[in-house]
Amino acid sequence: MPSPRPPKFQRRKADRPDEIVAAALEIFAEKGFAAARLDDIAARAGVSKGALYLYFPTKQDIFRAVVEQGVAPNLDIVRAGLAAATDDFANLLRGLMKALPSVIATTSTGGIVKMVIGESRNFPELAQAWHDKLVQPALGAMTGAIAAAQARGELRAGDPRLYAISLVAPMLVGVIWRETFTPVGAEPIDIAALAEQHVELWLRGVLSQAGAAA
Amino acid sequence: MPSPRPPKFQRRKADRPDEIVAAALEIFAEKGFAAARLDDIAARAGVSKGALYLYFPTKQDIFRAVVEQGVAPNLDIVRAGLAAATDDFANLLRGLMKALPSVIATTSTGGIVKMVIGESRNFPELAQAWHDKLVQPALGAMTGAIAAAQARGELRAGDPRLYAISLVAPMLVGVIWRETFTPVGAEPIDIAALAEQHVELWLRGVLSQAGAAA
DNA sequence: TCCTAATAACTGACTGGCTGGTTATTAGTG
DNA sequence: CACTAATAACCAGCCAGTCAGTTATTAGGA
Repeated sequence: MPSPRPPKFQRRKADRPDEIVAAALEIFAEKGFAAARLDDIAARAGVSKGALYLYFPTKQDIFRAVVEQGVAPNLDIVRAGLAAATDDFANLLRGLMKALPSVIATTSTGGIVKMVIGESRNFPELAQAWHDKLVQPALGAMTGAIAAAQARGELRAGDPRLYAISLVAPMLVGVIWRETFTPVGAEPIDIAALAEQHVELWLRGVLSQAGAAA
Repeated sequence: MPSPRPPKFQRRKADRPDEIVAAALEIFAEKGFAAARLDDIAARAGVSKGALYLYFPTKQDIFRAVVEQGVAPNLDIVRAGLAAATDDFANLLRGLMKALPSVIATTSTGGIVKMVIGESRNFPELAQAWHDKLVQPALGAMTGAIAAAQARGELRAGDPRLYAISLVAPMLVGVIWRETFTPVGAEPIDIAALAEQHVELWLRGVLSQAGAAA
């Protein structure tokens, strides 16, 4: 009785690119661009190395695709946050910061952030894409919202862009910490707790007397 | 007329290691570990590739030396800061934060930070060394100082470690920004201004009423 | 429904170039 | 002259990228 030999591979043209990009994201996030081998990516994607070249002309193009795919969902989150920007500022912020940690936990933001930072010299275009498409719009929107709240008298005077940086920096550091130091035995940072405590700290530091009373 | 041909090389055994490490720091900071070629390092150090191996047995050892040389001065700064920790907390902090930006500007902290983050998976020992020798002591000292100030009633309640992170994160982000986004045309962050504004924000957010009155 | 031919997704062995590391040789120094 | 820092040519291994061949899949004919 001839046992029905399972097929050596299956043709799934439509699914391959996404699978490859997903695999590449993991490998790149682990090793960085240069140290990542195409054989590793292919293996994790359950495909041969040759197959990669059916979908992407070069290693750099895979990298590009990974970063772009990493930008998109974050961009949506930013847009969604902006759409709700009519609320009063303090509560808007509390809501935003409450949502953020779960987003960070579920997506692979951390690995991508590490990649963008680590490979920025070798791929300036990617750092630029990230800045232009994601960082600058997000930071700009936050800066604008802060400036508006200052104009309304809710927040005290000061450079709104620097206030925005003061606000988001700890979350970014939390992500980097998780990727860099926690794996080598450092005490983890509870990003949710950090977010909550930091927002209150920030509000106390930036609200004007009028705003604080509200 | 015999033109006085300059010597092909000079023997300067004592100076070479430092020159090599300095060159390696620049190259590693630019390209990351894997993408950095030994020929580049040798060329920048004004030396042949073979000469590298007179002083360091392997590429990783050069990397190690670079990181260690990068740790030492920062560690001294932290220690010096701690020695003065008898002052009252708010002013201690203001002084510390005033000193920090120039330190960041003069040393090549930025490149090293980028390196440690980018290569942490491939060289966990280095991330660990940085954490154990520099980050953890610094953060721990800061946490301790905050906890002490809380005990004295100067600062309000809250997780002192998270407060410490809230305090230093923006400076770290400033450094990363300078290394990652400024080179691709992003608007620079004025780290000194950020430090000053952020410390005041932080103090308003963390000082207790009693502390604020002082 | 079964068989066959045509198509194209996929494989995996191969290669060319690059780079970490070695070593025979040269040349500065005392 | 003896010694050794430093060189530069060299080697070995690794990996991105290639391609000739293999196999799943589909279309069409009987």
